[in-house]
Amino acid sequence: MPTKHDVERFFSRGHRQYVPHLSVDCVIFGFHDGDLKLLLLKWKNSDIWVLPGGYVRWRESLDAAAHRVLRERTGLRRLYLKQFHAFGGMDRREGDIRRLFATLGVTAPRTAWPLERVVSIGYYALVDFSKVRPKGDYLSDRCEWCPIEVRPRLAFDHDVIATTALDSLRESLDAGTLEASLLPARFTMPELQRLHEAILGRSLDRRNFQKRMLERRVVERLSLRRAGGAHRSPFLYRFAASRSR
Amino acid sequence: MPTKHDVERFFSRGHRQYVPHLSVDCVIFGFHDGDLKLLLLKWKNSDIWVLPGGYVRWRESLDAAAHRVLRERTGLRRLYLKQFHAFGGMDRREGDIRRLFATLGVTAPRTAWPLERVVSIGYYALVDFSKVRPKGDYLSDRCEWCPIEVRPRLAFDHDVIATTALDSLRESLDAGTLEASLLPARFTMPELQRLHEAILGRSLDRRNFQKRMLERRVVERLSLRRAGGAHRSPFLYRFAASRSR
DNA sequence: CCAAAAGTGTTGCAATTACACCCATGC
DNA sequence: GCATGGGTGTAATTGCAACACTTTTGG
Repeated sequence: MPTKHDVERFFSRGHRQYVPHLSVDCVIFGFHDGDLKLLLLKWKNSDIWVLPGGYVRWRESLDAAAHRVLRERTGLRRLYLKQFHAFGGMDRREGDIRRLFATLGVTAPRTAWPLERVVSIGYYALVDFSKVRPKGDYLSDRCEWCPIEVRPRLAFDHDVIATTALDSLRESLDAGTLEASLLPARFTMPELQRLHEAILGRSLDRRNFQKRMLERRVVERLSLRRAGGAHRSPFLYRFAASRSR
Repeated sequence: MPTKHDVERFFSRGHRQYVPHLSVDCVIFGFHDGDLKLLLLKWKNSDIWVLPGGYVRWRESLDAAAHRVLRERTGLRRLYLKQFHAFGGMDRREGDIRRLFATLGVTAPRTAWPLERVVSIGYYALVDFSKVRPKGDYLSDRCEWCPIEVRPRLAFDHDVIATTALDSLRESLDAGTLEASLLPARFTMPELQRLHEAILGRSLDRRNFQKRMLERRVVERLSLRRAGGAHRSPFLYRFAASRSR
């Protein structure tokens, strides 16, 4: 548990550990129950939700910082991670950041480094929902998956960041290897289809979808079926190691 | 002309004007003589070439900083500008930056702010070659267009930045309005085609290209022809105000 | 036996590709 | 008049979208 002293120390000493004026924010996508979800944090003693993020250490690349944030929040070391945009407006934080720290009982000194202008590098990550163990940081009391359609309003410009991330994800969807990170090793064709539909935000034709996935060797069918469902047992598939297109 | 004193002042006082650890680098594309070109700077007293770039002022968004850099180097106020990637490795500058300042006769103090870690936000710009009046900054003695295929080696990680910019440009080529920024108000169909070929790095079928451009209403034909060429006079075209696709 | 989900094949359209001929101009 | 580049049309192919029937399973 962070004490008031910890937070005050962060204000006074944090710039020795972190590059000031710079942060990474991570839009973490998961897929469960047919819905695309985001991993969000709720700040302590408030209803303020934010994207997981963090500062960049002095001897750490941007990518490494994003990986570290991801690891801290999800427990995962390897995942699909992509930088998609830098957010560098001037009025992105000033107002909110004081409120946030006020809820912790800390009045930020006027000259504190986190109150100054910050440019945030946006990353989005695709993770296997079932492998993630959400874990908040010391400023948050909740760390949860929220369906992307019905998520809480986010602080700062984090709604813009999340929306931009989804747009970026949509654009690079048909590249191929991408969805592998959002699903477990074995999955059914309808599951894969619903993932695509969740990302694209529209429904697809079942038959054409299956045909494309198989013709392009995106996935390989296993000789197993998933039993236990209410209807005909679907085949299981896995992503192909190498593909033609 | 900058004096040694100016540069020393920049080292000691620059952080009052600029956000430290942050810069913008601009990959400026122009099109002339059938070649895609980059606007590059050569540092004084050296053979070191770099991309035009600059620091970000305290009360200036990233986009505004990039626009300012573009205006300073090209004289243009309105142009196509797009942020495409943030470069945040740790070893991007340290070695080179000391050499660069050494050529100016300035030995950088160990603790100078420009020697610390810098994250650079990459922008690419598309400009009308004929309207640009290249103008170097006070650290450079040349500011020139270089064909993208035969350009000098660039310092820092600027070759990576330039290559990434071209990749990004290629991806968003067929969006449409983009090429308008690289050509004068009136142009011929072969000129437009060669621009596309220069961006894509491959040749296109003349007939199919013309068909697409006209069918999709990307361009409008004017009732003028360009005389003076050695062969049949080609029609002139302009970009259509609004297009179907 | 039937509702609901999963698997498969066919057909048509639209967009892209490939390709051949005519026209204008300067030398 | 001929070489060179500019303008136009047509056939073939490919990729995608629309669509109907059969199979399996639990209740």
